[in-house]
Order: sequence, then C-alpha cells, then structure tokens
Amino acid sequence: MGQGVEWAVHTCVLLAAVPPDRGMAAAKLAEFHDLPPAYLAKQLQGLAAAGIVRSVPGRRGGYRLAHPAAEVTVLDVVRAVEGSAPAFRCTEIRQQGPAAVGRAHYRQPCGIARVMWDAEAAWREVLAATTVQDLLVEVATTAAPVAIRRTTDFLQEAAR
Amino acid sequence: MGQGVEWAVHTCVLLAAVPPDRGMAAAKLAEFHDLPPAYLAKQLQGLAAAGIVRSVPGRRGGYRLAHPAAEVTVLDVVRAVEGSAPAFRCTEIRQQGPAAVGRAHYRQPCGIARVMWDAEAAWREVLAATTVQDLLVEVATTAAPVAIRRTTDFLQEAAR
DNA sequence: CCGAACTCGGAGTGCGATTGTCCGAGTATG
DNA sequence: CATACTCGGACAATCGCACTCCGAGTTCGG
Repeated sequence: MGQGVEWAVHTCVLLAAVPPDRGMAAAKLAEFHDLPPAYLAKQLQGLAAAGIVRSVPGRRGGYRLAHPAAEVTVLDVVRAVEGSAPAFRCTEIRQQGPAAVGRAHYRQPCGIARVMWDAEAAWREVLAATTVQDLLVEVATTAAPVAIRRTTDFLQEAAR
Repeated sequence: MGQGVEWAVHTCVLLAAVPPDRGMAAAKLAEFHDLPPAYLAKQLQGLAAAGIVRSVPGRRGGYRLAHPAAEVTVLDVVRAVEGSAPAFRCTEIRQQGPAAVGRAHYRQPCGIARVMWDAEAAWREVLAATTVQDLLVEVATTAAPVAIRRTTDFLQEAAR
C-alpha cells in the first residue's frame, strides 16, 4: 500500500474541519503534517480527478471538499489515490500447461481468484463503513485539548 | 499484490493432489502451469522457509506439503510469499507539524490506522476461511472431465 | 485597466521492490 | 565411488513509487 494513502486520508479529515465554504492551499495542508508539499500536491491532483476535493485556482485559491464529509467514505479516498484496480490479478494460469483444455471448458471463474476477490470485497466493505466525518468526530472527541486548540489556531490562520 | 501469490496457491493445490508421501520437483511444478522454473523455485523457497512445504534434496527429491491440505489456509500461503507485514503503515504524521503536542498525549492509536487495520483483518479472515483442501475439492468437482484426466496423467508421470 | 503574486497542473528524475536468471553445494542412486 | 539430479542462495533487469521542479491560469491590489 502506498504512502500517499495515509497522507490523503489525514488531509481529507483536516479539510473536513474547515468551514464548508472555505478552502486551504496545498502548501498549508502539507505544512500541517510536515509533508513534502510538491508530492502532497500530486496526491491532491488524484483526489481532485476523482471528485473527492474541488480545486480553486487563483490568488486566494486552494482545495476544499467537493461533498459533505459524511458522504465521503475512506474507501472513496483510497480508491482515488491507489486506483480501483483489484490487488489480485488472475492471469488464468490454469489455462496454461500440459493439462489445459479448450477455453470454453472454463465457464466458472477460477476458485482461487474468487477467494481473493471475496477477501478484497470484505476489505472494501470495512473501508466503506467509515466516513471522513466519523474520523473527524473521533479525533475531536479523543484528542488532547491542547492539540485541538493548536489545530483551531492553525485553521483560523490558514483557512480561506 | 505480487504475481507470485497466484503461482504459489495454484502450486499448493497441485501438491495437494499428489499422494501425501510423494513429492514433485520444482521443474515439474513449473511445467504444469507453464511458469518460469527458476522464479517459481524462488517462491517455493519462501514456502519452505514458512513451513508450508517441505523440501527433499537429492536424486529423487522435490517438494511436498508439510501438513495435510485441510490444515493449510490460503492466508498461510499468502503470508509466506508476501510477508506478514501489514499493507498499511501508520507513520504517525499526526505527531508532526505545528499542531503536534507531546507524545504522551497520543495514548490511543490513530483512528485512521485502526480503520485500515480492521479492513485488513477482515481480508485475512476471509482468506483464513478457505483451505487448500477446499480449493482442490472445488476444482475436482467443477472442472471438465478432460482436464481432470490430463491432470491425473501428469501426476502419474511426474509424482515421485 | 494592468501588473504582480500566488495558485494549481503536468512533465521530468532517482530509488527501492519485484521479476527473472544463473551457477554452486548437497544428496540419493547405481 | 562416480554421477546425475535436486535444492539453495547469490546475481542482473524492469517496473512502480516517492519526490521535485517549472509553466499556465487566475484573482487581487494599485
């Protein structure tokens, strides 16, 4: 799993904490987590292309969530960054070798692939059950008061 | 996900089809699925190191399953080849940046990491629910009779 | 109306992991 | 005891990820 996933989810949670009609520049988003600004920008491009965030160009531009935080699941963010291709690729090696028979005889998909795909479906189901809103609420209720204060201070300074 | 996973699982299912006190050479295992012999040998080394298969050196040596096929889960095979490290690595970026506070304030693990790890746990659970024996039975009951015949012919010729 | 500064967007680069290959050490056989 | 066949680990090529930089576009201030 790529490193960018962690950054993207954290960034979306941060964006969920700014007022819905405000945005934040990519450089500020990177500064909040001390990340390489240029590379986070690349991830944000992926999020924008997937419709998770909306980019606003210009002098006071930046990024903002394209939809309410309660409607954005963790799965959406992961798929935007990592792509939606299944992790397991079945190359149908059962159709190769001395025991292979005509292609028409393999009507059902390979049992191994089915198990792998079922596992990935269970994985996606868990990720789809949690929204960015849920994550924000959890942080807001469990984080130390000092950390919350510093975050609000940062938001007041950096939000547009 | 690595390509070797598919090869390893298919190979274990094939090994489950040979009599328990017999084995098969790596070259023959590769020939059955038309795979690069040297690279499959590498995967088999991983399986042997993890205790999934047992290697027999010498003139009439080869590989055989180290345990009954009903006791080997797909998860075991995947972890032997891909490693048991979690796909998602939490680098604790919440502890970096201007809003970070002392390390002692982060008692609970990061909520994002928890969701990711829950998803991976669900993934592993599905993979652990299917054994190599299950896969072999499914192939034996659903494959075309011609394919089964060719497989048994191959086994009689290649098994040791 | 115009200049300027700041924003996003895509093209370009280095590195680590995976893929793939080879030859040597070891063992049961005849 | 010689041999032929096996596994085992050491050795390159390829691909995707991590990272950076500069140009196009837009809004703000004068």
